[in-house]
Amino acid sequence: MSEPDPSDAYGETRPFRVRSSTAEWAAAILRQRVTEGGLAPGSRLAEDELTAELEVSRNTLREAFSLLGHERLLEHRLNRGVYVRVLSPADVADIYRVRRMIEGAAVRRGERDPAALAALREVVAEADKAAAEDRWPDVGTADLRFHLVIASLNGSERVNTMMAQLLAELRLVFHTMDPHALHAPFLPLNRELLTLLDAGRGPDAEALLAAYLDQAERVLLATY
Amino acid sequence: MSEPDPSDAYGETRPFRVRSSTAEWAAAILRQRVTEGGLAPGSRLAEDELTAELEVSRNTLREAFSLLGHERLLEHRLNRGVYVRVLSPADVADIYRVRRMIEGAAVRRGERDPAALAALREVVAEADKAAAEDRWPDVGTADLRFHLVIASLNGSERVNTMMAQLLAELRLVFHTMDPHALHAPFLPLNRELLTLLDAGRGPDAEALLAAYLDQAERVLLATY
DNA sequence: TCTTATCAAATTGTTCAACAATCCTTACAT
DNA sequence: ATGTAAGGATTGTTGAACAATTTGATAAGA
Repeated sequence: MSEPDPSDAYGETRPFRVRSSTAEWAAAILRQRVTEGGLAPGSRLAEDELTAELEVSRNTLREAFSLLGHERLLEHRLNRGVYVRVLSPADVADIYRVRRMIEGAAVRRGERDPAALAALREVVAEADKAAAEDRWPDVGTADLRFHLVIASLNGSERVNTMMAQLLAELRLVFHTMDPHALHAPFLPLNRELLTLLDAGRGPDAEALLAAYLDQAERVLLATY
Repeated sequence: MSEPDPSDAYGETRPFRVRSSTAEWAAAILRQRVTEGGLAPGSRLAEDELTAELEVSRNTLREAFSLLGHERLLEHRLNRGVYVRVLSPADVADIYRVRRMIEGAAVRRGERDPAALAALREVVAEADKAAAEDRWPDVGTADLRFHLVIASLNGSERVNTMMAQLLAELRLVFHTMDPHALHAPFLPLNRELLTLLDAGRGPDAEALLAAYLDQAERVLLATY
């Protein structure tokens, strides 16, 4: 009678009484699988399998699907099921278009927010340390956090949300590539960008960032 | 989930065979009521009433709630129900911050997209006509469409979606005000902006737009 | 009178099982 | 090879049931 609890396999036990809903708990597990590559883009998420595995009702699972669908990680096709989103080259180009807009606007003014600059320094140090220890996936997440902080310079809650969503989408592409080749070239650029921001040289930072994002976009599109 | 709604279902009668899901159909009806003022900000949407009125199940209605919640039109309070969103002054300020970023970036380059310019001319004409006939609510929708087209100059599908969502949020505030006082001052500014865009004078257009949005924000915040 | 405690009613949160609608595969016919 | 017609599998929707929480009313006590 000792049936293994599927949730234990992921180190996530389901509390008896949770403040957050069961749907969010299920969504968190699926989100992790998607963003960490356990579920490849394009694969289908069958309701039967997942209700059995996660031990939640179909309704709850479908609510979790809905949550992840709004984060653009899953794609819902009417009467055909739910699939892990597949980013097209056009999607990648669009995402980088938005990034140029958001991060460019954030950087242009050259405003020196002490808290943000401190956060940037911390993230850069974290990335350097991870790189020195060959933990390239960690370098990748540090890189994403760097740009999230950049975006936050806009001082807008909504922009922060948009940016987080964009970066989550990008993860769909990232984990199909070699994290070293993907992130190594950008470590020095992050440092340089930080010094420009520190000096309040907004326009220079914007120009560097634009070149930065163009290059990153080219690297990603080269894999298609 | 995130499926484009053909929004064919505005007659409030459910077609025998629906192409979109029932939840999206219900969401479309509620969305219209909220954005057109039939449901005032702060009012509660009781499940019992709406399941009876729309003749959908509770589960389906709650999925519609979820959709509109993600669009920030409805607000969900745990165990207390769903309410039409009430925008705080901070929300309004945040929305205008994002608008300055999106519309500013769209206009700065001074790129002359013939299709977009034609669309802008058409919308301006529509607004003028509606104003001449004292149909001020129609002037309001034309004004919103004007700025939606402006945003589309960025050439990004995601930006278009963001902008549409921002303007839907703004409607929550708009329809609590006198549409004449709200939109009349901005008719000539729209025309002027159009001529600047026509001449490819990007920076001038950006400056005008920034002043424009600052003024609009002040007008809105003055009502709080 | 005011505060606090308790209870009952109403509403939301969650799950389940059944049925309807749709898609997809297979088999068959042309 | 192409098109068509079952049927089996999967998703869409519903109604009901029960749990948990809020709300409002009532009663008890200071």
